[in-house]
Amino acid sequence: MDGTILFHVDCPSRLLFEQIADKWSMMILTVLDENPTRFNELKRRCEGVSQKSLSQTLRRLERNGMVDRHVRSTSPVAVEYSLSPLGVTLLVPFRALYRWTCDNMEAVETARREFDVRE
Amino acid sequence: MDGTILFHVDCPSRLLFEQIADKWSMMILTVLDENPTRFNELKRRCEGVSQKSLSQTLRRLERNGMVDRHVRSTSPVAVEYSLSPLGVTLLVPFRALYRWTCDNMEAVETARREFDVRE
DNA sequence: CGGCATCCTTTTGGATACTG
DNA sequence: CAGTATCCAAAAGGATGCCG
Repeated sequence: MDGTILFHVDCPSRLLFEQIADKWSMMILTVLDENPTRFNELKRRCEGVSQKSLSQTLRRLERNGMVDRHVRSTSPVAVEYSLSPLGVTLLVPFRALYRWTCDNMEAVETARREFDVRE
Repeated sequence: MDGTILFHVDCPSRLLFEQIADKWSMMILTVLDENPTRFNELKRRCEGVSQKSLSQTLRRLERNGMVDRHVRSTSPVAVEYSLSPLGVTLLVPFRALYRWTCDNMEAVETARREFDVRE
């Protein structure tokens, strides 16, 4: 009678989703999709991100194989981040989600107003 | 020379993305896609969610127009949640993301192992 | 059954200072 | 420039008790 879906705590898709569905990952990957970008430039483009959050998120993205980190041994050092091949594939569903938010922004705002009136 | 993308703090897609990219929304919507589901049944299917987090997330999903809440005045009360038409459209990009996590789980785990060895 | 209110712990994140 | 380390404030989240 009822459905059968159960999201177990060890469900692999859950573990992975929790790695990518954060506030900054999609933004960072989208910026990197345009150009390989250096740390501080990335920080400027993702307005509001702190240095700490940015470096943490970049580290996680790198660890998960979505971003490549390239160090140029100039002086001072230049560190360039770029999309890995895996990161490129992730951008496909991300873009679909991004487009959904753009397409449905108004519908959501209308729903919010109606909800707030009901309360 | 550089790219031109800038994610402003007021960027509407950011504001909306932060509403849907949380730990539970995708799971809840996926369960509801199978059947309209009652609160405690939903809680059982999304293993690990607390009552507090579930009710908060459901409230937000309802406010954003993605979920409908229907109260049956039996005794005790039965509250049934279901996907709204808007929620149905959101599931499309969500499913693409879900599929990506399933398809690329192993690639990510390999990348992690390699990263951890490098450190 | 489906919550809300409260308390309390844990996590997150910002600010600052420091380093190669 | 590109971080790391530390400290502290803010927010999220679990546990519990209560209610219609």
